[in-house]
Amino acid sequence: MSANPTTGEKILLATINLMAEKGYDSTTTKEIALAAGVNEVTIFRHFGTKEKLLEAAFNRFHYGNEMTKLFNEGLKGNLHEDLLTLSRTYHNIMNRNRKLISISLKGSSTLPDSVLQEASNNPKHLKNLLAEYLTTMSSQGKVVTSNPEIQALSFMWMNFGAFISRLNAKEAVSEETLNEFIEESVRLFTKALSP
Amino acid sequence: MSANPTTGEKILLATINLMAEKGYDSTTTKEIALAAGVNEVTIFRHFGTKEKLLEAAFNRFHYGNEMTKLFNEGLKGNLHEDLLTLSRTYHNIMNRNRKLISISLKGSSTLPDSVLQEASNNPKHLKNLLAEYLTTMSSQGKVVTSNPEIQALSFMWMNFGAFISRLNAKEAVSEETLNEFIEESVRLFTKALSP
DNA sequence: CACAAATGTAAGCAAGCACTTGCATTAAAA
DNA sequence: TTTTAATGCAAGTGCTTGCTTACATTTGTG
Repeated sequence: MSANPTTGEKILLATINLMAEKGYDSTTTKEIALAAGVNEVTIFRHFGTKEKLLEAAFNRFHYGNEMTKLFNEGLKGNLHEDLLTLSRTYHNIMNRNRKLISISLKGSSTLPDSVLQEASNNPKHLKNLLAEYLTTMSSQGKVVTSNPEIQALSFMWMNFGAFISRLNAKEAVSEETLNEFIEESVRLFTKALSP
Repeated sequence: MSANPTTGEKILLATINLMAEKGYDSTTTKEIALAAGVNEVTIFRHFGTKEKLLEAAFNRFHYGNEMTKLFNEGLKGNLHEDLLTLSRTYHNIMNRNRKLISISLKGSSTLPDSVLQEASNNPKHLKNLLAEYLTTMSSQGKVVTSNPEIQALSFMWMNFGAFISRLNAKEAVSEETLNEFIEESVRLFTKALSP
């Protein structure tokens, strides 16, 4: 089915770029072929159907569990520093995968299930890890003891909202604004969560 | 072009419901006609084109400047109470219009511009009003003096993220969880913003 | 060179799309 | 009752879609 990896990769990249802009349904195989500098038939010879094409693109470029690793290794027990690290890492990961996320957010009637779950699971995972972290910190007297689940949710949703806003904004929200936001919002949460 | 309002409304409602689920491109005029209990031609006799149909749906059901009114009248100068009112009203409005918002978020290659701007302008408007409010409160010594723009942005993005998460979640996030979130997050921000 | 695998080219198919046309039917207004 | 406007129905148009087939061309490998 595939021998020349370069051709396959070109197709996958073009797929991701186009679908991130226009969504799955509105992106045609003809467009993809044109963007990839490849004949349309080649796409079908490589991937069979349009659906399998998107699945291949997801499998190829999907980010692993980077956040989990971060929680296991990167945190030091200092609330302000840790929130900062979390926020920065989160936006890094999300930004690196923003096109895949954009595709799954736009959705479609015929989108593969594996792709669709992406969007909804995204914020939940981090929330659980953060809630555990806050519980631990609270038992050490480093954080107010109240509602770690909802506190984690608030922090998560704030960063998720920031990401989505940047994703859909016409005039790009500058990198600098993002950094300002991260620093100020972490400062806010640190003050709010400190005992 | 239109005489029987009931027929037109049925079409508009069916349009919104279907497009909120499947997006603009993937929703066919035949489906809309079926859902509205109307012949397909009737749609075109009423609205001309599919594009004008969606525009009409937006114009008919679009929420006015409810948030602006809220800022001019509903706030009392008590930080905690005001943030609570803001958050609650925001989620009310967003939830009431969640289908229209869903359509504009999904986007399309041929979506009317007027519709597209909806999604990106949405968070910005409230941010500006909230920033002004914080500035005023700060000059009265009721709020820390630092960066009202970014503080407002953080609050906005948090609520926006919460809304989007609920919008796309498979298992509905319960009304109760939302209320818990609103109360706890407002408490967090109140503490963080108090001098 | 010779052979095979990967790609290009051209043509087309069946289905679905938005949208149109012509005519019959209903029903409300005059 | 006559007229008029709104709708239904059936058929069809032109276009695009994902996908296929058959054959020619390139490209890398022994």
